[in-house]
Amino acid sequence: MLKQELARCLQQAVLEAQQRGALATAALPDVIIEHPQNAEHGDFASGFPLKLARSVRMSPMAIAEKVLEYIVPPPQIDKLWVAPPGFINFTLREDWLSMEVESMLAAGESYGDIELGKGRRVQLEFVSVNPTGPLHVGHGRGAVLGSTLANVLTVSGYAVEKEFYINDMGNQIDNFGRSLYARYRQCLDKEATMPPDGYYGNYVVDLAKEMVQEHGDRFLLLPESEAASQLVEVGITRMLQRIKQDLEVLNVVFDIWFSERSLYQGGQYDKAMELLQSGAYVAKKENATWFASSSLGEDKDNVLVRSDGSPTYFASDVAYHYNKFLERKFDWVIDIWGADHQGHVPRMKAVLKALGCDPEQLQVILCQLVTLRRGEEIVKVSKRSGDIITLREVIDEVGSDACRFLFLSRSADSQMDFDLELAKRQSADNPVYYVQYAHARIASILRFAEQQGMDCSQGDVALLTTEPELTLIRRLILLPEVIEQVAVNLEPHHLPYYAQDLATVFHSFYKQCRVVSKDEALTKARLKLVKATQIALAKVLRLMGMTAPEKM
RNA sequence: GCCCCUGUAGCUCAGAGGAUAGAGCGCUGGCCUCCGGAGCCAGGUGCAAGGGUUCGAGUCCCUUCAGGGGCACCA
Repeated sequence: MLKQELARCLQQAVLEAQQRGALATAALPDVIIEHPQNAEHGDFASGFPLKLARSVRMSPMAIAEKVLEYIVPPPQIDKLWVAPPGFINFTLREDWLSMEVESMLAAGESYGDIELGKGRRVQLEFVSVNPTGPLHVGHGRGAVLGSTLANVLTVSGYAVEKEFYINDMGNQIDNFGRSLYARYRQCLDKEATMPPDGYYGNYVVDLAKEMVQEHGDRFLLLPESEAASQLVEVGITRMLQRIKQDLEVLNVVFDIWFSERSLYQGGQYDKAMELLQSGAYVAKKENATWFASSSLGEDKDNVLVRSDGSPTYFASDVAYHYNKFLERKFDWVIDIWGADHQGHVPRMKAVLKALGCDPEQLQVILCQLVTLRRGEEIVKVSKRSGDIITLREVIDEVGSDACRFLFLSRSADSQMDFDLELAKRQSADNPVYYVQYAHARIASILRFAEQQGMDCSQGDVALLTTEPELTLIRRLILLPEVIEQVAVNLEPHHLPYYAQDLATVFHSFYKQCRVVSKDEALTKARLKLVKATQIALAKVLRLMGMTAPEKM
């Protein structure tokens, strides 16, 4: 990328200057190239002379002037100059900018792809809810975040696998089974009491009714625990189907659905525990088995196996991450969790150390919680209370594209109010549609041009020289940088902002520059620019998992 | 009590230690004989408070205040 090239070129110039004795030798700070906010300061700028001033005992301006003499700028650069208090600024050649339109057209759908991952295998695990109820709006946020990151990492050259971890065993499953059994009995007019911490949502009642319809009263003949465990099997299957469907409506699709139970059936759990034991990270205390994480710098130890012999969720997660790293050998694993799992992160990092892995290979994105509200009223989303609003209802009300855009527009570490009223009210006049409208408008221009018999294949992009045209191109060439930024920092929220910005610049260009006109040569050139814009807009929309409509 | 996240415009939020802090919504006023007016142009108020580091802090560090989350033999 040009940015990196400029950084290298500056470093080279400093070295050169130092070798010739024009500058005192000193450790060079990281040369950071940035885009100045003010267009008068050029397309790129670096303030490194300001950082170097102290160590080489010269004024920043003098350093900048000296270094400037040794810079051999890449051919894309038009001008470079020194600006107080010690910046070096660069502008791009305008003929190079317009030629970039051709490379975008040539790249087509692959425009913006970068070679960052070099084929490294990365696993993204997200959503991973208990299959004991429908998804709510908070899960939607993680789902959108995860699927968008997966898209971006894929075009950044990683081999990505998206995985949903199914917690299909443990206390919550037992609880779900008992709740289902109680509802089942109640449906058959038998006396039953719900577990006090049971699942009180109406969907459990509906599920029980289905069970009665399909199986009659045959579960009444079984002992309670047996009946509950049979019922819960069906319950899990149904819930997973529903979860899967809801996610598909949100355009979230997984490669692998990984069952927690399989860790025990496949021997992964035993192997992981042996490994911990062999490293002496396991201790028996008060009849339970503990992970001695305090020996790894944690504040306290954690229970792996309860005194009743059942493994904790944490033990499963140890086995699961053993599987991810040592069996499946992912180079990089990204887990997306809700902020309420925050305390789990250091534990898991300690587990990686104990398993002999580099904790850096595991990256956990903590997604702050979502509060759903309707105007002033806060809507409950707890699965166990009765009155829940499901993710599906929100999607049906607001639309999948708008949901995705809204979820993506906030960084993962800021908590979020999702206001149904606002989301719907804005739906007509909303950044989501603003961006899509730009895409549809382009499609319309291209249709119109086609009707006029215009073929732009011979267009000469060198004719693109006016300010609105060049401004548009300057935005278009930012796409690879945005993708890189999202991939490196795992921050997909830059995508909607870029998309909106690009749409704004396009709309402004459209207002100022008539595309299809009597000037045939200019028309063909501008059609190329418009097509390139469509490519970039479609790309960002696709990365965000949204549709890029031809008409609205 | 300890730990994590957050505090930027009336509201919802962006902001790679850099030059004059931005967008959307809302509000006010302009703009279609013409490729889509779901659009364009113009208008203004703000970094929670206080210290520190730095040539330079919304950004890094400390303290205080405020909101959210965590600190289970739950997941």
